[in-house]
Amino acid sequence: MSIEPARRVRRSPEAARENILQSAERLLLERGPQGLKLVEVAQGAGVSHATVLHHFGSIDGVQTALAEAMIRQLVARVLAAERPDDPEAQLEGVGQVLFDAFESAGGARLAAWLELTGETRRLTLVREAVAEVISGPMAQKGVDPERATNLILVAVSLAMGVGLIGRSLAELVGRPPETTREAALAFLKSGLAAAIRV
Amino acid sequence: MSIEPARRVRRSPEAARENILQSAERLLLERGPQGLKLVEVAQGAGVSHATVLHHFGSIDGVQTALAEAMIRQLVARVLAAERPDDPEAQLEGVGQVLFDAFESAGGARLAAWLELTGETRRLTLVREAVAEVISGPMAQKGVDPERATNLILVAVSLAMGVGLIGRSLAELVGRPPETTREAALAFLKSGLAAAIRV
DNA sequence: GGTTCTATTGACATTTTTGTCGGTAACTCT
DNA sequence: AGAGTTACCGACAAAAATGTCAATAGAACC
Repeated sequence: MSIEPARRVRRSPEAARENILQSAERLLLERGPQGLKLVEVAQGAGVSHATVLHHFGSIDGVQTALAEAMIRQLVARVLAAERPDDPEAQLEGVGQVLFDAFESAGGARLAAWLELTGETRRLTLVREAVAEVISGPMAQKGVDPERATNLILVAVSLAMGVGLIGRSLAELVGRPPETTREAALAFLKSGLAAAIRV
Repeated sequence: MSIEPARRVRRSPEAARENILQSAERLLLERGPQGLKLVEVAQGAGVSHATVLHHFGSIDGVQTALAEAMIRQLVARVLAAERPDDPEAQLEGVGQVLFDAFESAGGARLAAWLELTGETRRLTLVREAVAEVISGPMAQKGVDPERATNLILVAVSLAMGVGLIGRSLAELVGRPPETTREAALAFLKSGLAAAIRV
């Protein structure tokens, strides 16, 4: 009975990186930044930790790449929301998508993580996304850029807060977890409507 | 020339813990959760790492104690805002204080940290604070508890978001860092006024 | 002064985490 | 089939981080 060396899976470099990053993301969302250990990431991806190093150089490399990928994902998701529908529906839609993006995809935890680790400097993607929204759907509705920017800042911050602590906050005061999100959405909607109408 | 053993500082247990926790808080705010290492905490406090262990048992002990202390601080700060002044001023005041608490004292980073590490279960303090606000100033203004709770959920979430990413978000779109905070404050104020008036 | 208590510490031990290196195996191309 | 490329892995090395322990030294009290 000789010991069979396990059959290797050989991926393309891109696929390998992708696979590893998925594992890393899972870990980040489940256990937080502390849980982002080399061996665990490797285990979750079904590879040896040496392989992770081969593709990313170091654990910091993994973190950076992960942040990059998640930001890209988040921005794309939000931008996908701008469709030239009727204003009301779109208003609602933007709110929905924004909250979704920050909650379900772990966007809030990502942002928090970035902020906590001080990686917030080089977020060109985000800047571009904001610019796009301001010059796109907002301007189209006749909102002046100054005000539009402010609205976006508030909306994103709110989405961030809700996505991060909304659920546990609601549970903390004995309400169903979606309560915060719903309340915030209503609040945001009426506020936006008021701000645009003026 | 014999080597003098450095003179020891002997503190009371409480003072020693306090001293260490201050160092830990500084580190948490400056470098994030990753930077909370035993030796660094000790160094910052001017003691040996063995001393830290003597007082807190383990690094987790430090984290738990730190979280506890910071939460206590945050809640106290917010609750200090409920004074029976005139409604308008108080409205403004509560917003101010809420945002202050979450921004300056690192409350947002604390909350984010707690959330990321999944320590959100046993936050009795927060629950009690919310209950106090609901049955206190809110009820006094005739806001029904259901609505009051929702408002608080939204306000806290917003404060959280602003405190965490407000500054860098504003800078990201080329505005002065306080922009987000000011916009959010205005937004919150008008929203609150509207909600209460109805 | 002497005694007691314990906060403090340096030195050591253990565990965890990260990184290195030579060889192996999967895939492509000829 | 043979050769070249390189993703992959096991084993080892190094570093970092946490934890243990016996001895020391402040401070209070007698």
